Amino acid sequence: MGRHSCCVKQKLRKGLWSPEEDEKLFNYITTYGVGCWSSVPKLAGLQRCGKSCRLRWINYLRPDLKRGMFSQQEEDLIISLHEVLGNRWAQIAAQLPGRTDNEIKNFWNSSLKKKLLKQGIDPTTHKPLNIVTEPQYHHHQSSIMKEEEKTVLNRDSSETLVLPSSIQIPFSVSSSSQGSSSLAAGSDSNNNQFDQNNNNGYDPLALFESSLCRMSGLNQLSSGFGFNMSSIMPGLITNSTMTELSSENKSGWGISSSNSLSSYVQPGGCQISNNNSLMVDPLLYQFQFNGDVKNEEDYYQMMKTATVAAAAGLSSWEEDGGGQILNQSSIDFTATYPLTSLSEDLSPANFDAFNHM
DNA sequence: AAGGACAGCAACCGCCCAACC
DNA sequence: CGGTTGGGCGGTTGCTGTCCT
Repeated sequence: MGRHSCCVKQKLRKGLWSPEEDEKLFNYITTYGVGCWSSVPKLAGLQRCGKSCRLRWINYLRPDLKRGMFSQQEEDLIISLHEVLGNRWAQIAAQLPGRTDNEIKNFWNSSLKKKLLKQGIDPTTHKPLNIVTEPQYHHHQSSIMKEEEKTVLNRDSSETLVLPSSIQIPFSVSSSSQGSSSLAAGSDSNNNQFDQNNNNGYDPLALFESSLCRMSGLNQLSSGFGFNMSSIMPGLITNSTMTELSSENKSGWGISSSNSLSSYVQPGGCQISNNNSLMVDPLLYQFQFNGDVKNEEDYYQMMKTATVAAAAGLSSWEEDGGGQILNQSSIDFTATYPLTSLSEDLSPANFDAFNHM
């Protein structure tokens, strides 16, 4: 196992950085920008390896870093994201502006983990700690399901998918997600405006993408919190190319698409664009499924409904309650959300609470 | 006051992966 | 196509300050 060449050079300094070293690195990077880290020590006059410089810059010297305690909202978001992403600290950090992966990792290990344990929650699984030998029952709307009753669905693609026997969708968002990813103009049931030019909006796609990721049990996330439909329904989605047009155009928490959105392509090949060519988002097609999700079959049916509709390339439809997506670059959510059948967490009341954060 | 235990955090280590040659 | 290199990431270490006995 070869070590990095920069680490074997004995004369390089290690350990804590002195103020003088910080100054040298800061001055160099602010003057010349971030480039080849391996050449930074020599050019900046530092007896450090490039990796050490990079780390120092990213975790400490970067001017856009937020310092100080984590807010309650940040804390909630970290817990929420950890539940979805696990120990993918870099991905978690990407959703918290001004925070580094190292900082979040340390915060998790030193504080949040213990906090959850204290609350009787397993910090790894985010499920209650009480281990019992009897079957676990989870209340889910009107249905009660046995944890043990896991269903294996065989699909025509000959792939097997094991779904969780209950669908629980804990959800929390931070205020930083508001507006930052508003994909379209429109208003919600409370006439709260969200549009492409101001910061009052929120991105319903991000919300459902995240929720669906949780529901899938696969923790399958693609960049910008896109939901990789193809991983759930590979037999039905043929074009599973995720196109990232630019970092500015991705939809998702903390990634702005507000000003320059020209096209948005979902995993699965369906896209929303400004040129009216195709306006299908498979994630939104879940609205078409009005049944109660009581078990895996319902869940599977819902996903199938969403996917088939998306694959059909429909250009518009009406969601339950009157909201609709038209063949233009706006999404109008005037309807109440029919997804209460999925989880209390997605009830209209919680949507309102979310919107007023 | 001394020193042991503990918590918080900065930094390092080792591995992985992509780009390059 | 295999080796090398650099960047990125998660796990871990070890230093430092604080608390407790």
